[in-house]
Amino acid sequence: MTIAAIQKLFREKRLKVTPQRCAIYNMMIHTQSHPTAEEIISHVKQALPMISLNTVYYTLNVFETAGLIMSINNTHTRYDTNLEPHHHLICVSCRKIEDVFDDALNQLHLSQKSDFEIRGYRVEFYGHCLNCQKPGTSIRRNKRLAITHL
Amino acid sequence: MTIAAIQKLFREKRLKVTPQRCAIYNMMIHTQSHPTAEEIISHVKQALPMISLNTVYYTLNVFETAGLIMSINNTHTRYDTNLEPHHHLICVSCRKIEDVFDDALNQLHLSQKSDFEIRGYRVEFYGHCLNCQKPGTSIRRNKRLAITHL
DNA sequence: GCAGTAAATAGTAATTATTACTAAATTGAG
DNA sequence: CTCAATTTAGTAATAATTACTATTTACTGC
Repeated sequence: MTIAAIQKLFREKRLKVTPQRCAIYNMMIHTQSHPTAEEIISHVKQALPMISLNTVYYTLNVFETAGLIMSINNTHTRYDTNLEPHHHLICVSCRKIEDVFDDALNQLHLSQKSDFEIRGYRVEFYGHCLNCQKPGTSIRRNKRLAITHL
Repeated sequence: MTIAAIQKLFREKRLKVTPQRCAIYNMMIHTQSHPTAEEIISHVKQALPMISLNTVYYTLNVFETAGLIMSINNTHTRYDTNLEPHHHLICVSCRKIEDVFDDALNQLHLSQKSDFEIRGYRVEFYGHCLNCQKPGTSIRRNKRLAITHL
Protein backbone atom coordinates (compact mmCIF):
# COMPACT_ATOMS: atom_id res chain seq x y z
CA MET A 1 0.00 0.00 0.00
CA THR A 2 1.48 3.32 -1.11
CA ILE A 3 1.42 6.60 0.78
CA ALA A 4 -0.97 7.93 -1.86
CA ALA A 5 -3.30 5.02 -1.21
CA ILE A 6 -3.15 5.68 2.52
CA GLN A 7 -4.06 9.32 1.94
CA LYS A 8 -6.95 8.27 -0.26
CA LEU A 9 -8.15 5.89 2.45
CA PHE A 10 -8.03 8.62 5.08
CA ARG A 11 -10.02 10.97 2.86
CA GLU A 12 -12.63 8.32 2.25
CA LYS A 13 -12.96 7.91 5.99
CA ARG A 14 -13.14 11.73 6.40
CA LEU A 15 -9.95 11.81 8.44
CA LYS A 16 -7.54 14.69 8.14
CA VAL A 17 -4.37 13.68 6.39
CA THR A 18 -1.37 14.46 8.59
CA PRO A 19 2.22 13.25 8.42
CA GLN A 20 1.85 11.64 11.85
CA ARG A 21 -1.18 9.63 10.80
CA CYS A 22 0.41 8.54 7.57
CA ALA A 23 3.57 7.46 9.33
CA ILE A 24 1.70 5.54 12.01
CA TYR A 25 -0.61 3.77 9.60
CA ASN A 26 2.19 3.07 7.16
CA MET A 27 4.28 1.49 9.89
CA MET A 28 1.34 -0.58 11.12
CA ILE A 29 0.43 -2.11 7.77
CA HIS A 30 4.06 -3.01 7.11
CA THR A 31 4.51 -5.05 10.23
CA GLN A 32 3.25 -8.53 10.92
CA SER A 33 3.43 -7.99 14.66
CA HIS A 34 0.67 -6.38 16.67
CA PRO A 35 2.54 -3.36 17.94
CA THR A 36 1.96 -1.57 21.21
CA ALA A 37 1.84 2.21 21.40
CA GLU A 38 5.46 2.19 22.57
CA GLU A 39 6.58 0.05 19.66
CA ILE A 40 4.74 2.28 17.23
CA ILE A 41 6.29 5.47 18.52
CA SER A 42 9.81 4.05 18.55
CA HIS A 43 9.52 3.24 14.84
CA VAL A 44 7.72 6.40 13.82
CA LYS A 45 10.22 8.59 15.68
CA GLN A 46 12.84 7.73 13.09
CA ALA A 47 10.87 9.75 10.54
CA LEU A 48 9.14 12.17 12.91
CA PRO A 49 11.37 12.71 15.95
CA MET A 50 9.02 15.22 17.57
CA ILE A 51 5.96 12.99 17.67
CA SER A 52 4.45 12.50 21.11
CA LEU A 53 3.07 9.37 22.68
CA ASN A 54 -0.09 11.34 23.24
CA THR A 55 -0.55 11.75 19.51
CA VAL A 56 0.00 8.05 19.02
CA TYR A 57 -2.78 7.18 21.46
CA TYR A 58 -5.06 9.84 20.00
CA THR A 59 -4.40 8.63 16.48
CA LEU A 60 -4.92 4.98 17.35
CA ASN A 61 -8.24 5.91 18.88
CA VAL A 62 -9.19 7.80 15.73
CA PHE A 63 -8.21 4.82 13.59
CA GLU A 64 -10.18 2.42 15.75
CA THR A 65 -13.26 4.62 15.71
CA ALA A 66 -12.96 4.86 11.94
CA GLY A 67 -12.75 1.08 11.67
CA LEU A 68 -9.20 1.03 10.34
CA ILE A 69 -7.71 -0.98 13.15
CA MET A 70 -8.75 -3.02 16.14
CA SER A 71 -7.22 -3.16 19.57
CA ILE A 72 -6.57 -6.21 21.68
CA ASN A 73 -6.90 -5.48 25.38
CA ASN A 74 -8.92 -5.27 28.54
CA THR A 75 -7.79 -3.19 31.44
CA HIS A 76 -8.73 -4.15 35.00
CA THR A 77 -7.79 -7.72 35.73
CA ARG A 78 -10.85 -9.67 36.79
CA TYR A 79 -10.71 -12.81 38.88
CA ASP A 80 -12.91 -15.84 38.60
CA THR A 81 -13.30 -18.71 41.06
CA ASN A 82 -15.11 -20.88 38.57
CA LEU A 83 -12.58 -23.26 37.12
CA GLU A 84 -14.97 -25.39 35.06
CA PRO A 85 -14.17 -24.89 31.38
CA HIS A 86 -16.21 -21.90 30.38
CA HIS A 87 -16.04 -18.65 28.50
CA HIS A 88 -17.25 -15.10 28.92
CA LEU A 89 -19.77 -12.53 27.82
CA ILE A 90 -18.34 -9.05 28.30
CA CYS A 91 -20.45 -5.90 28.25
CA VAL A 92 -18.57 -3.28 26.23
CA SER A 93 -20.48 -0.54 27.99
CA CYS A 94 -20.26 -1.31 31.72
CA ARG A 95 -17.59 -4.05 31.53
CA LYS A 96 -19.78 -6.54 33.34
CA ILE A 97 -18.71 -10.14 32.74
CA GLU A 98 -21.01 -13.16 32.65
CA ASP A 99 -20.10 -16.81 32.36
CA VAL A 100 -20.96 -18.89 29.31
CA PHE A 101 -21.15 -22.66 29.58
CA ASP A 102 -21.35 -24.22 26.16
CA ASP A 103 -19.92 -27.63 25.36
CA ALA A 104 -19.22 -26.80 21.74
CA LEU A 105 -16.98 -23.90 22.76
CA ASN A 106 -14.95 -26.17 25.00
CA GLN A 107 -13.82 -28.34 22.11
CA LEU A 108 -12.27 -25.86 19.73
CA HIS A 109 -9.04 -26.64 17.94
CA LEU A 110 -6.97 -25.19 15.16
CA SER A 111 -7.36 -26.78 11.75
CA GLN A 112 -3.79 -25.95 10.74
CA LYS A 113 -0.63 -26.83 12.62
CA SER A 114 1.17 -24.00 14.32
CA ASP A 115 4.59 -23.34 15.78
CA PHE A 116 2.98 -22.50 19.08
CA GLU A 117 2.77 -25.06 21.83
CA ILE A 118 -0.84 -24.29 22.69
CA ARG A 119 -1.88 -24.73 26.29
CA GLY A 120 -5.42 -23.41 26.17
CA TYR A 121 -7.73 -20.77 24.84
CA ARG A 122 -10.46 -18.36 25.75
CA VAL A 123 -13.53 -17.19 23.91
CA GLU A 124 -14.83 -13.74 24.76
CA PHE A 125 -18.15 -12.54 23.42
CA TYR A 126 -18.64 -8.80 23.33
CA GLY A 127 -21.92 -6.98 23.43
CA HIS A 128 -24.34 -5.05 25.56
CA CYS A 129 -25.80 -6.51 28.74
CA LEU A 130 -29.54 -6.28 29.42
CA ASN A 131 -29.08 -3.16 31.50
CA CYS A 132 -26.95 -1.32 28.97
CA GLN A 133 -29.39 -2.09 26.15
CA LYS A 134 -31.85 0.40 27.65
CA PRO A 135 -31.24 3.75 25.99
CA GLY A 136 -29.42 6.29 28.12
CA THR A 137 -28.31 3.65 30.59
CA SER A 138 -24.78 3.33 29.32
CA ILE A 139 -22.79 3.51 32.53
CA ARG A 140 -19.40 4.16 31.13
CA ARG A 141 -18.04 5.38 27.83
CA ASN A 142 -15.31 2.96 27.12
CA LYS A 143 -13.10 3.59 24.18
CA ARG A 144 -10.84 0.69 24.93
CA LEU A 145 -13.47 -1.95 24.53
CA ALA A 146 -14.63 -0.55 21.19
CA ILE A 147 -15.28 -3.48 18.90
CA THR A 148 -15.39 -1.77 15.57
CA HIS A 149 -14.03 -4.83 13.81
CA LEU A 150 -16.77 -7.14 14.84
CA MET B 1 -19.16 -23.56 50.92
CA THR B 2 -18.55 -23.00 54.61
CA ILE B 3 -15.57 -21.27 56.21
CA ALA B 4 -14.46 -24.66 57.54
CA ALA B 5 -14.52 -26.06 54.01
CA ILE B 6 -12.48 -23.13 52.76
CA GLN B 7 -9.89 -23.74 55.46
CA LYS B 8 -9.76 -27.41 54.54
CA LEU B 9 -9.25 -26.47 50.90
CA PHE B 10 -6.39 -24.13 51.77
CA ARG B 11 -4.69 -26.82 53.85
CA GLU B 12 -5.01 -29.30 51.01
CA LYS B 13 -3.31 -26.77 48.74
CA ARG B 14 -0.63 -26.16 51.42
CA LEU B 15 -1.62 -22.54 51.80
CA LYS B 16 -1.49 -20.87 55.18
CA VAL B 17 -4.92 -20.16 56.55
CA THR B 18 -5.26 -16.48 57.32
CA PRO B 19 -8.33 -14.34 57.96
CA GLN B 20 -7.54 -12.24 54.89
CA ARG B 21 -7.38 -15.25 52.59
CA CYS B 22 -10.57 -16.72 53.99
CA ALA B 23 -12.41 -13.43 53.61
CA ILE B 24 -11.21 -12.90 50.05
CA TYR B 25 -11.98 -16.41 48.90
CA ASN B 26 -15.30 -16.45 50.71
CA MET B 27 -16.32 -13.22 49.03
CA MET B 28 -15.23 -14.49 45.63
CA ILE B 29 -17.17 -17.75 45.70
CA HIS B 30 -20.31 -15.95 46.86
CA THR B 31 -20.45 -13.56 43.96
CA GLN B 32 -21.52 -14.28 40.42
CA SER B 33 -19.57 -11.32 39.13
CA HIS B 34 -15.91 -11.46 38.22
CA PRO B 35 -14.59 -8.95 40.70
CA THR B 36 -11.59 -6.69 40.23
CA ALA B 37 -9.05 -6.22 43.02
CA GLU B 38 -10.79 -2.97 43.93
CA GLU B 39 -14.18 -4.62 44.17
CA ILE B 40 -12.74 -7.39 46.29
CA ILE B 41 -11.12 -5.05 48.77
CA SER B 42 -14.19 -2.88 49.12
CA HIS B 43 -16.23 -5.89 50.16
CA VAL B 44 -13.59 -7.49 52.35
CA LYS B 45 -12.92 -4.22 54.15
CA GLN B 46 -16.31 -4.49 55.83
CA ALA B 47 -14.98 -7.46 57.81
CA LEU B 48 -11.28 -6.56 57.81
CA PRO B 49 -10.92 -2.78 57.66
CA MET B 50 -7.13 -2.86 57.86
CA ILE B 51 -6.57 -5.06 54.82
CA SER B 52 -4.34 -3.57 52.15
CA LEU B 53 -4.73 -3.67 48.40
CA ASN B 54 -1.26 -5.11 48.35
CA THR B 55 -2.44 -8.15 50.27
CA VAL B 56 -5.33 -8.57 47.88
CA TYR B 57 -3.01 -8.68 44.87
CA TYR B 58 -0.58 -10.97 46.67
CA THR B 59 -3.38 -13.29 47.73
CA LEU B 60 -4.94 -13.39 44.28
CA ASN B 61 -1.58 -14.33 42.88
CA VAL B 62 -1.24 -17.10 45.47
CA PHE B 63 -4.72 -18.36 44.61
CA GLU B 64 -3.99 -18.33 40.91
CA THR B 65 -0.70 -20.14 41.35
CA ALA B 66 -2.50 -22.72 43.48
CA GLY B 67 -5.12 -23.19 40.78
CA LEU B 68 -7.99 -21.85 42.88
CA ILE B 69 -8.89 -19.00 40.58
CA MET B 70 -8.13 -17.69 37.13
CA SER B 71 -7.61 -14.13 36.00
CA ILE B 72 -8.97 -12.45 32.90
CA ASN B 73 -6.63 -9.82 31.51
CA ASN B 74 -3.89 -8.71 29.21
CA THR B 75 -1.97 -5.54 29.85
CA HIS B 76 -0.43 -3.53 27.02
CA THR B 77 -3.01 -2.75 24.39
CA ARG B 78 -1.93 -4.09 21.02
CA TYR B 79 -3.20 -2.75 17.74
CA ASP B 80 -3.95 -4.68 14.59
CA THR B 81 -4.58 -3.35 11.10
CA ASN B 82 -5.88 -6.65 9.84
CA LEU B 83 -9.65 -6.44 9.90
CA GLU B 84 -10.38 -9.75 8.22
CA PRO B 85 -12.14 -12.03 10.73
CA HIS B 86 -9.33 -13.75 12.53
CA HIS B 87 -8.16 -14.71 15.98
CA HIS B 88 -4.91 -14.77 17.93
CA LEU B 89 -2.16 -16.95 19.29
CA ILE B 90 -0.59 -15.28 22.31
CA CYS B 91 2.72 -16.33 23.79
CA VAL B 92 2.37 -16.35 27.57
CA SER B 93 6.11 -15.94 27.94
CA CYS B 94 7.12 -13.08 25.64
CA ARG B 95 3.58 -11.80 24.83
CA LYS B 96 4.14 -12.12 21.11
CA ILE B 97 0.89 -12.29 19.16
CA GLU B 98 0.31 -14.18 15.92
CA ASP B 99 -2.76 -14.20 13.70
CA VAL B 100 -4.90 -17.29 13.24
CA PHE B 101 -7.08 -17.63 10.18
CA ASP B 102 -9.45 -20.53 10.59
CA ASP B 103 -12.90 -20.59 9.03
CA ALA B 104 -14.37 -22.80 11.72
CA LEU B 105 -13.46 -20.25 14.40
CA ASN B 106 -15.22 -17.52 12.48
CA GLN B 107 -18.57 -19.21 12.75
CA LEU B 108 -18.99 -19.73 16.46
CA HIS B 109 -22.29 -19.07 18.15
CA LEU B 110 -23.88 -19.66 21.50
CA SER B 111 -26.16 -22.66 21.77
CA GLN B 112 -28.30 -21.02 24.45
CA LYS B 113 -30.06 -17.67 24.26
CA SER B 114 -28.62 -14.91 26.37
CA ASP B 115 -29.67 -11.50 27.66
CA PHE B 116 -26.66 -9.97 25.98
CA GLU B 117 -26.97 -8.33 22.61
CA ILE B 118 -23.84 -9.92 21.20
CA ARG B 119 -21.88 -7.93 18.64
CA GLY B 120 -18.89 -10.18 18.17
CA TYR B 121 -16.31 -12.38 19.81
CA ARG B 122 -12.64 -13.17 19.99
CA VAL B 123 -10.78 -16.41 20.43
CA GLU B 124 -7.37 -16.21 22.05
CA PHE B 125 -5.11 -19.23 22.14
CA TYR B 126 -2.42 -19.20 24.80
CA GLY B 127 0.86 -21.04 24.69
CA HIS B 128 4.55 -20.78 24.02
CA CYS B 129 5.89 -19.50 20.73
CA LEU B 130 8.67 -21.36 18.94
CA ASN B 131 11.33 -19.14 20.46
CA CYS B 132 10.07 -19.47 24.02
CA GLN B 133 9.87 -23.26 23.74
CA LYS B 134 13.67 -23.45 23.83
CA PRO B 135 14.69 -23.98 27.44
CA GLY B 136 16.14 -20.92 29.14
CA THR B 137 14.80 -18.60 26.45
CA SER B 138 11.82 -17.34 28.39
CA ILE B 139 12.14 -13.61 27.89
CA ARG B 140 9.83 -12.42 30.57
CA ARG B 141 8.34 -13.91 33.71
CA ASN B 142 4.79 -12.91 33.47
CA LYS B 143 2.50 -13.65 36.35
CA ARG B 144 -0.40 -11.91 34.77
CA LEU B 145 -0.65 -14.20 31.82
CA ALA B 146 -0.54 -17.29 34.01
CA ILE B 147 -2.99 -19.77 32.57
CA THR B 148 -3.32 -22.18 35.44
CA HIS B 149 -6.90 -23.03 34.51
CA LEU B 150 -6.14 -24.19 31.03
C1' DG C 1 -4.33 30.93 -3.59
C1' DC C 2 -6.26 32.69 0.88
C1' DA C 3 -8.85 33.48 5.33
C1' DG C 4 -11.37 31.36 8.82
C1' DT C 5 -12.53 27.44 11.56
C1' DA C 6 -12.35 23.15 13.48
C1' DA C 7 -9.35 19.54 14.50
C1' DA C 8 -4.69 17.77 15.50
C1' DT C 9 -0.33 18.01 17.78
C1' DA C 10 2.95 17.93 21.54
C1' DG C 11 3.89 19.39 25.68
C1' DT C 12 3.15 18.78 30.89
C1' DA C 13 0.66 16.88 34.48
C1' DA C 14 -2.69 13.63 36.40
C1' DT C 15 -4.67 9.15 36.99
C1' DT C 16 -4.89 4.40 37.79
C1' DA C 17 -3.69 -0.44 38.10
C1' DT C 18 -0.18 -3.01 39.60
C1' DT C 19 4.37 -4.23 41.56
C1' DA C 20 8.50 -3.60 44.68
C1' DC C 21 10.39 -3.23 49.07
C1' DT C 22 10.38 -3.90 53.98
C1' DA C 23 9.57 -4.02 58.99
C1' DA C 24 6.39 -6.11 61.95
C1' DA C 25 2.99 -9.62 62.78
C1' DT C 26 1.20 -14.21 62.19
C1' DT C 27 1.02 -19.08 60.94
C1' DG C 28 2.25 -23.93 61.17
C1' DA C 29 5.76 -27.50 62.32
C1' DG C 30 8.15 -29.73 65.79
C1' DC D 1 5.53 -23.02 73.30
C1' DT D 2 9.28 -21.74 70.26
C1' DC D 3 11.15 -20.70 66.04
C1' DA D 4 11.56 -20.14 61.18
C1' DA D 5 9.32 -18.95 57.23
C1' DT D 6 5.55 -16.70 55.28
C1' DT D 7 2.19 -13.11 55.26
C1' DT D 8 0.62 -8.63 56.02
C1' DA D 9 0.19 -3.68 55.40
C1' DG D 10 2.37 0.35 54.77
C1' DT D 11 4.96 3.49 51.70
C1' DA D 12 6.97 4.23 47.46
C1' DA D 13 7.84 3.14 42.61
C1' DT D 14 6.42 1.90 37.89
C1' DA D 15 4.14 2.02 33.81
C1' DA D 16 0.25 2.50 30.64
C1' DT D 17 -3.03 5.58 29.56
C1' DT D 18 -5.82 9.83 29.81
C1' DA D 19 -6.67 14.88 30.70
C1' DC D 20 -5.77 19.50 29.77
C1' DT D 21 -4.18 23.20 26.85
C1' DA D 22 -1.68 26.49 23.96
C1' DT D 23 -0.02 26.33 19.49
C1' DT D 24 -0.04 24.64 14.95
C1' DT D 25 -2.04 22.56 10.98
C1' DA D 26 -5.44 20.87 7.50
C1' DC D 27 -9.54 21.39 5.08
C1' DT D 28 -13.72 24.41 3.36
C1' DG D 29 -15.65 27.98 0.85
C1' DC D 30 -14.57 31.99 -1.46
